[in-house]
Amino acid sequence: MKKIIMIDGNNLMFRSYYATAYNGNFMNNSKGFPTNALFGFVNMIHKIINEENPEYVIVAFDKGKTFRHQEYEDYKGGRVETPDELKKQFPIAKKLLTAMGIKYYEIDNYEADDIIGTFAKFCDDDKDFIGTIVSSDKDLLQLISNDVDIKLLKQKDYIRYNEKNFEEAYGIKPINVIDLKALMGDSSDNIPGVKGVGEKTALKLLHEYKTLDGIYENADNIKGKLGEKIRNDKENAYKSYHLATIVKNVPMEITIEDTKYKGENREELNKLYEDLEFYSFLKKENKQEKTKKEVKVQIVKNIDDIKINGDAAVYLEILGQNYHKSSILGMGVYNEEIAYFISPEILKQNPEFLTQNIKYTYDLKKMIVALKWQGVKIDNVTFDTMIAGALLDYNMKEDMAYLANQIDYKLEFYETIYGKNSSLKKPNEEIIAKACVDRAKFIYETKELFQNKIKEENVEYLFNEIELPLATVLADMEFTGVKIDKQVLKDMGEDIQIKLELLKKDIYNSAGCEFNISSPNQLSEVLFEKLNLPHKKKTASGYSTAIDVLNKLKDKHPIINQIIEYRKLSKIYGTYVEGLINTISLDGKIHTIYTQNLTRTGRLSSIEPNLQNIPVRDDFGRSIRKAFVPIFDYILGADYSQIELRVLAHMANVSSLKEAFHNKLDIHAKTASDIFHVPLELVTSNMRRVAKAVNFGIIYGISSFGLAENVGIRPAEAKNFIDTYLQTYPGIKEYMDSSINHAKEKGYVTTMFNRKRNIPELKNTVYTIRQSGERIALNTPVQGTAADIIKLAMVKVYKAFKDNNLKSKMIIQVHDELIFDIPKEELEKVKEIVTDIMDNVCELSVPLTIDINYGKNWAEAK
DNA sequence: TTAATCACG
DNA sequence: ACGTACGTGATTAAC
Repeated sequence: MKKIIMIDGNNLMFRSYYATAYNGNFMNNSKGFPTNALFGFVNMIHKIINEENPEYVIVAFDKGKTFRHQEYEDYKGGRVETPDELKKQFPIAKKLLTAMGIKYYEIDNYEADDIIGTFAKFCDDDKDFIGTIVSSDKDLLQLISNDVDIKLLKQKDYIRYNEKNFEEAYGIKPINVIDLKALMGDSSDNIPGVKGVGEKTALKLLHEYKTLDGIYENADNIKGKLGEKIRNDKENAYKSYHLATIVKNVPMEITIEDTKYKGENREELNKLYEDLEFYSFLKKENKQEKTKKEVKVQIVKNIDDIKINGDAAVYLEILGQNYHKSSILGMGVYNEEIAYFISPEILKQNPEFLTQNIKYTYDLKKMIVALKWQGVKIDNVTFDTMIAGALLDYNMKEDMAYLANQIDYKLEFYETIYGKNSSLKKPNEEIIAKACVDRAKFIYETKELFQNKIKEENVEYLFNEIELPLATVLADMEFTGVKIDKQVLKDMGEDIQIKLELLKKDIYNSAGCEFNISSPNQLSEVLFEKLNLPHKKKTASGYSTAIDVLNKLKDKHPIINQIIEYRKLSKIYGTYVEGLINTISLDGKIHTIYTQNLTRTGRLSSIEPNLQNIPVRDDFGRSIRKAFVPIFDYILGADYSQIELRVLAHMANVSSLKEAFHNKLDIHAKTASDIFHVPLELVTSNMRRVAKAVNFGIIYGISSFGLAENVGIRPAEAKNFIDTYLQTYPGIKEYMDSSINHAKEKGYVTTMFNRKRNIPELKNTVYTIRQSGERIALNTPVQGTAADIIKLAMVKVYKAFKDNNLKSKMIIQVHDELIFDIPKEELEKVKEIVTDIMDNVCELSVPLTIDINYGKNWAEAK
């Protein structure tokens, strides 16, 4: 007896695709080619071959419109067009099958089902052959016979149906699946069936009358509404019967011997896997070699026993995520010759031992800082996988296992080894050692792959001249920290607490009851139900009490201003007085952590605490900055003036805007003069305010509604401003249109320095998400280029300070400004260096300029 | 853990 | 007819 496996290729591909593409964000290889369906497809084929060990295999695909379309124009109508990302993967699937030694078949005007039907019939007729069908499509159940069974795929596993257990499960014969479908229809294929009859009713009818013919012979005896429905839809039922019937005599240009399973052509297959970056499948081939060289972790007993030849990957593990505070668990060192684990105690024996060889890391900044707290130095790092991954727009996490899994490299997750962040546990040394070495090994083994991608994507400059050196710069800033005058915060805190107590009483009086003012829930109840104030905006759970709503209600009730004041003060108290005090280290400083590889635009972010959102717009809040004091004499701040608008003027090449910047005009006033058609001298502060909002709107990807909301005008009015703006600067409109077109074509956008951001949102089926994708496409090159520029400036300033032997320290970055801690004797030199570097950091067709100020604390550096 | 709010560029 | 600016992080309440 010979066995043939009949696989529904279309079905497998669709399943794999939609299993991972639901959020519009799916697997691509580094060239941006979608691979998600193929990955699942290959996995399934492997599994089938392993489980069935077949002699004969055929994979069937759909081709062209079928005869069903010709006979019934609505067939499969209403079905969403196959996404391009999936379509593209089909030809590769066929190549993969050929390389696997598996025959596939497709023929014009027939569906995969029909091809399988024809092979199934062959099994029925030929006494030597039996068959197994693999699909998740229940239509195929009609092909079950004495010689044919089916593996009906479910979400995780499958159910195997043969003649016997099918009849037990459904109470009908497999062939009557056609009758079943004729009655119940199929919404996904747009087969009508009988209106109002679903699976339950259809089965009941078939149990009684056996077939569709049987039902219609007795149609007059069926009572009530059901009988009516059946009699009314007779034509549709028979049409559906016809459509649901799988053809069993497809013209075959191949013979059964063609479907013999030949086994893999390993060379061809490897080529394809490499292209697709399916490294786990590749490894299987090389497994024997690899397993021979199984990693034997050597736990170092004395630091001077370490002998490293050539480059090595190093990985430092800490318990927790804040490397200023968390304890070091140890370090893995790996290359072809060595696999060391070094405990924290041993590490300190020779603080210079990491300054010799060339090293590769994952999260260089973390290593530098964590080691520096222990007095250990590291340099000569030429490659960092975390930075590389971020530049290649992988989905990055602190834990490298996430990156590893994206390129299909199995690595234990941090959480699995050490537990959740809220309850970390230190495992025994062997486990730590293995984990550290595994991670170092990952860095080492994938270095070349990532390096090649960096080259391919043309982000070498960004990598080598900006991000990698920046890690050292940021490490220095974080480690240096910012000195805090705790007393300033404490005094403010006491003051605020008193004010809050008073306000609380006032609010309770105004409300006529006591409630938790900090609870939006309770507040909205008081405002909109008890006091009956008009509600404006809704949130998911009720009426919004956000600031813009409150502002509109200011005149309606005295409680509103009290609440606004209460909110402001409690925010300052909670986040910036209490919050900041809690983050001051024993050395009297705040050591933030800049996340270098998190944002999608290339900006930094700052955590624990966030030093990039210290109050400044409001005078009272601003006084928090008085607590940020120098270690030396002055705090000096240097901020770029309108960097994003300048970048936009440059990238969009808008001559009138560029000219305005060359002439050092107040750009918002200039815009106001243009959109209000008044001379520059007659621009009022209100006109300027609106113009400023328009300028921001342009950077964010404008909509009249958004602008209206922001400025407090009617959308029609806002639309008018935008139209006038775009007429005044036609270059902007052209630039916006072409940016969006390019982004849609390529699926990504880039900054001036070639930082890339994929935007899968542009292809999402949901309109609002696509719209948001367009705004992202407009904003990211501008925001990202500005981020690239200041990062480069930071690298250059750091180097210049070093070259000039300055004691001054760069301590904070807030997107377009740099904050320094300087001794007074270096004031002039620092001003000169910083101004020179920031102004001339790169060549644009508009000038870059900075404002520079200093004082005894951060509040005074304005 | 998630939603709402508000601090920043 | 729909829903609507870009990028972040911390705190609080409420599940």
